Amino acid sequence: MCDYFWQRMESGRGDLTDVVRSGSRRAASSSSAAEFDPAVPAGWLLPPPEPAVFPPAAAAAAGSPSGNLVESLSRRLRDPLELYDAGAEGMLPPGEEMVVKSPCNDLLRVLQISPGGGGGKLQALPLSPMPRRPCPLGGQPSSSMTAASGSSMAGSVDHGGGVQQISSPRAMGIKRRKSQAKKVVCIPAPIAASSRPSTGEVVPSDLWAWRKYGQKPIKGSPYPRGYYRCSSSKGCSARKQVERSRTDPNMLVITYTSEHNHPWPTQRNALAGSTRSHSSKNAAAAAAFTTASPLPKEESVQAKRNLVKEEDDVDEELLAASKPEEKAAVNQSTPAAEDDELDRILQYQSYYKPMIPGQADDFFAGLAELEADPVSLIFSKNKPGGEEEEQEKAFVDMFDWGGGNTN
DNA sequence: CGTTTTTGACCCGCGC
DNA sequence: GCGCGGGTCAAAAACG
Repeated sequence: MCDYFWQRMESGRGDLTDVVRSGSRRAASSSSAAEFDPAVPAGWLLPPPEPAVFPPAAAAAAGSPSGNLVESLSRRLRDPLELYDAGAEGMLPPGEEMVVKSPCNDLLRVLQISPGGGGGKLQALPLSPMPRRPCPLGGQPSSSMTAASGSSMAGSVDHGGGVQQISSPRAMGIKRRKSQAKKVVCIPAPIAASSRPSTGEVVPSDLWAWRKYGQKPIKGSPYPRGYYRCSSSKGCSARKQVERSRTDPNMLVITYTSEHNHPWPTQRNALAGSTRSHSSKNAAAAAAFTTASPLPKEESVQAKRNLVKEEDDVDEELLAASKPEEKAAVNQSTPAAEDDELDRILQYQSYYKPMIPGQADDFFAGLAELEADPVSLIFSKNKPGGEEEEQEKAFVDMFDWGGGNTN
């Protein structure tokens, strides 16, 4: 199952927002099933439920010498963030990376920072970054330096998470560059199926809405760097840069600067109106793995949110129907196992609690639901014997989910 | 038509 | 002071 997930990640077909969207829409729409393609299952990011251990297959596939480390730690740790406590610092070669799973089965990339030198510290970064409070384990988990980010980024570690307001980009200009807090995240690079590979990366979504405003070739790197700004709010100064790692072309290096000054977009907001991402000229992979979608002007955003809120009320009913106790009965799992699952989720939330209270509720709800019942999120609620049910069954059979997760 | 993407030009910090 | 390199702007193109 993990193997499949990694294939998905590396083939550029996985997107958390797709998953969440599937969950949100499953009552109202059967379109996801109608568009079902066995080769490209509708949005799937997280692996199906299984013990939160490191995926040795992923480490082995990467040819990483950290495989043994991954294996040994996986026997001891439930949480990669415990690497700190476990004294794992320095266990990875400089610049080496490995991928582990969080208590919530989310995937994290653990980095040995301080490229080319010893004395680095391990950092655990979520593959899908989200706003969070400072990590209780000393420093912010998303703040790091990667070997992949190259010389231009050397020394640009986070300066303590200070958020600087950028009133006028032109006025403030590059003054802010040196002191700008940056957060660097590495994720597996989707395979761009575009017929114009030189025009940039296919960027996985991180639930925020980004608009590309520039692209530049970077000295010393064969890959261009894309510049994105938050499109959810006019006044939002959040930026991100996306470039392919020059040391490992299979990895994307995403650098976040500044912070969002507005609530997290709702699930549907983050996906609403995705226009170009569904371009018929660009590949389906790009559609499934592009940046989070565009939001229109601020005024219409608010109007759209009001509309979305009504739909979310319906979603919450559906979500309530998948609460652990009810799901336990459906899935024949024990209450103890469900408690353990909730513990893991709570632990996860304690690390990644968003800065704006409540704004990630939808996300965590979707994440919990996804973990508990991943397959059902991909398909709409099916009528017995219908075409959708057949597709769901085929999907389950194809990837050997282990059964019991399909309602 | 509204929005995003593309892309050349421009601006500015920094090193020499 | 100059040139390089990175970041941003903005007009045009693309797209649904």
